[in-house]
Amino acid sequence: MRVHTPVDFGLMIRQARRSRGMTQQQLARAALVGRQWVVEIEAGKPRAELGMVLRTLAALDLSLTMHGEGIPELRRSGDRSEAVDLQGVLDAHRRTPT
Amino acid sequence: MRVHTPVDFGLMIRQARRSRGMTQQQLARAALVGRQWVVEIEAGKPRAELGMVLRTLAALDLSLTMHGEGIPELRRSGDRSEAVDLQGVLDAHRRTPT
DNA sequence: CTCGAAAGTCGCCGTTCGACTACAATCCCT
DNA sequence: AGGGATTGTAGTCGAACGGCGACTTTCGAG
Repeated sequence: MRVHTPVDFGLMIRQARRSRGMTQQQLARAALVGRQWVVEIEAGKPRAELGMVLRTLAALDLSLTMHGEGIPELRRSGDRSEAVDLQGVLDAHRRTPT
Repeated sequence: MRVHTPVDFGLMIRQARRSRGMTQQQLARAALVGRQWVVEIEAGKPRAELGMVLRTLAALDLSLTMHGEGIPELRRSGDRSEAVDLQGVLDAHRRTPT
């Protein structure tokens, strides 16, 4: 899911926290932040500190990926990195499952 | 590319800025931040404000994606959205190309 | 409906932010 | 080597941060 604004961060954090059955208090402890801070971040606080946000994502086991010109793509170890028409492959797979 | 820490943000911002031939001053203006702030962000400042960071990414035409349990995947319009073992499909495709 | 937990709000406090100016250090390009 | 642009640093200042304790409000299981 793409994240453009602080509100996006808030929504995803809340969603992830709930999907893990955590309370704000627990998340706060895990991320080493105050409980009120969690309240504010989930509400989309724009001036929250970057480091805390990242710690919170880590505590929730969420990860971020950056895209754009000049940003190298991720490559997994086993990846042979040929260009692949992903949509095509998926369509083909749906038509004729393995 | 995955981003875990403020330093990661700094590196990617610098890289993207240079790949676009922008000066710190220009980026600062475009992102509505101070030039010194750009210096600090590129150095990995952990307590920078979230909103400013996002504005900076936008100014550089960079985008962020969040991954993890409870976070919906991006969906293209034609996507039928069944669960698919992507790695498996790709492996299969490599073994027996369409 | 009832009661306890979770979530949201308020004010105080020391700390840090980010804009700004000014200056030093580097980097290019000729 | 010279000179302008770019980048990094230092210090000041008002504003906001985030932690904390104390409430109030909302939620959810029985």
